[in-house]
Amino acid sequence: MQVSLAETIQPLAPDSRLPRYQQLRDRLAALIADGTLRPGEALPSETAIAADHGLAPGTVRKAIDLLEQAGLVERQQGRGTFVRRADFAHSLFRFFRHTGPDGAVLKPEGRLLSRRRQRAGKTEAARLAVAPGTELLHLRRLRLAGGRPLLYERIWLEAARFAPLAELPLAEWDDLLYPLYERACGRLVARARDTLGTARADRETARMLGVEPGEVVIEIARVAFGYDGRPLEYRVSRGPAEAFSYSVEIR
Amino acid sequence: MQVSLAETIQPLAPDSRLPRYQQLRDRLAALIADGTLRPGEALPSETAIAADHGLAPGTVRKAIDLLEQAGLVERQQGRGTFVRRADFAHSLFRFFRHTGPDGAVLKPEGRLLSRRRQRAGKTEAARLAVAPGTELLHLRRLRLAGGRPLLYERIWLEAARFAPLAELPLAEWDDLLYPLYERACGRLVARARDTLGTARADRETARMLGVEPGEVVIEIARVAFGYDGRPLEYRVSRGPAEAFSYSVEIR
DNA sequence: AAGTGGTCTAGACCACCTA
DNA sequence: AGGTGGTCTAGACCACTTG
Repeated sequence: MQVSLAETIQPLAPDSRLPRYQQLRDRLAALIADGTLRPGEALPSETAIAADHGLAPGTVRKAIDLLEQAGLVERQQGRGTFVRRADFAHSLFRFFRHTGPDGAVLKPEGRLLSRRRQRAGKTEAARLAVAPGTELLHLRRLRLAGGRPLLYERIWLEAARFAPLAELPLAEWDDLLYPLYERACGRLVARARDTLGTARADRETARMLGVEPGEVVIEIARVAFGYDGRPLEYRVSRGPAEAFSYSVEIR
Repeated sequence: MQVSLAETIQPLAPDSRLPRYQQLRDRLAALIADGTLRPGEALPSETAIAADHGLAPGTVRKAIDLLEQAGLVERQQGRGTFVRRADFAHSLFRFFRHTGPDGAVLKPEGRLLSRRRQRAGKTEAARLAVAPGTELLHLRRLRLAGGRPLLYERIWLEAARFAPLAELPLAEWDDLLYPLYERACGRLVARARDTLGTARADRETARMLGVEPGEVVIEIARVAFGYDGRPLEYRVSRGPAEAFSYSVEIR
């Protein structure tokens, strides 16, 4: 009795010390994280959620406000609230100038250079939060804009979670990897953290990017995370210094 | 009659088509912009604002939510809501590693190298939104962390708005400029936009930063804006490429 | 026409800070 | 003790999208 009553009155309770709108936010975020609510899918209406949980509409509204601010959902007036699909299409290119002389945005391309299995070293293991020695899939890739090489990328994935990629025919590789991760492996990227720095071009990087060996290049180390918050991909991208350009707003 | 009635019922009305909470936000933002409410000062309480404007407390609350999200005010439970003072103390250093071998944050220093009057060229005029030829104050400055040069800066200010700086004894120049702008000239910086890129070190830059001439350095072009949205300062800072490090969260 | 999110009201009570 | 912001309720009406 006690249990069902508690569920009727307050079916949230991951941490009852928190305000109810935060409990509801966490509950909805968990549904998104575990795939119960998939990207593009609609949440129940605010009134429906309110009725289900015995909350006032205003409380539900505030919970969804937070999800929207966190970038997990998107409201559309008159239609509903939808789980947001992260769009990383040009996320690395945004660090570099990639417009032609006429100002038009150049079409980005992605070419897979190599694919092989590899055991995780210390760095990759730390970034992917796996044990050193774990079997990984290692990709090398060149990204171009308007035919000019803009990024030389090395990518590490946990082999067990991306098994289909090891066999995928080269013809089926796309210009963009994240849609491929979803299509072939059901792995969704929710967010990523990019760390910018510089490096000296080794012989291979220099050849790929068309710069002098030893020259300074921009290096972007990225860890991409799934909706469950676990690292999915570790990627190190390098691009020519003179194409680098990035703006930040400071408050 | 019509006018006073309208003022009683709806004393906001910068644009009556907008929701009331947005009108109220704009009204409060204007009070901050024109200095009626100074940084550190408290806003009237939410209930007082509601009573003054004939609004429900919830509507006032939403307006202040927006101001808080925009970074203009800061709420403190039990105390009140205060106009936020932007803190740029380490804002440029955050693009560079500046911790010692033990991980301790190194004390930043600022040294004024030169100060002179100059007429605005095309670039400075565009960035500061003044006419070319306008008289400017030009500063050159070196910033150090733990005694190592980290940034060589060139700064342009509209002379008419920063007159006291032209005469200020060198002994009174601080490590940080923005507090000085406020103290000496009453000019407050509200936000800034930094654009990162690279450049080749000319002889002077190379000597200042201790790198080879022709070497790639990181260049940060900043325009700082006042609370009224007008540009206050244009600044170009250069730092050694190998100390560059910056993280961004992507969604 | 029906359903959705968007705006707005008018309260109640709580948690926190200051004095 | 009194005032502040923080949470929550229970509605009303509007604007927009879709069938």
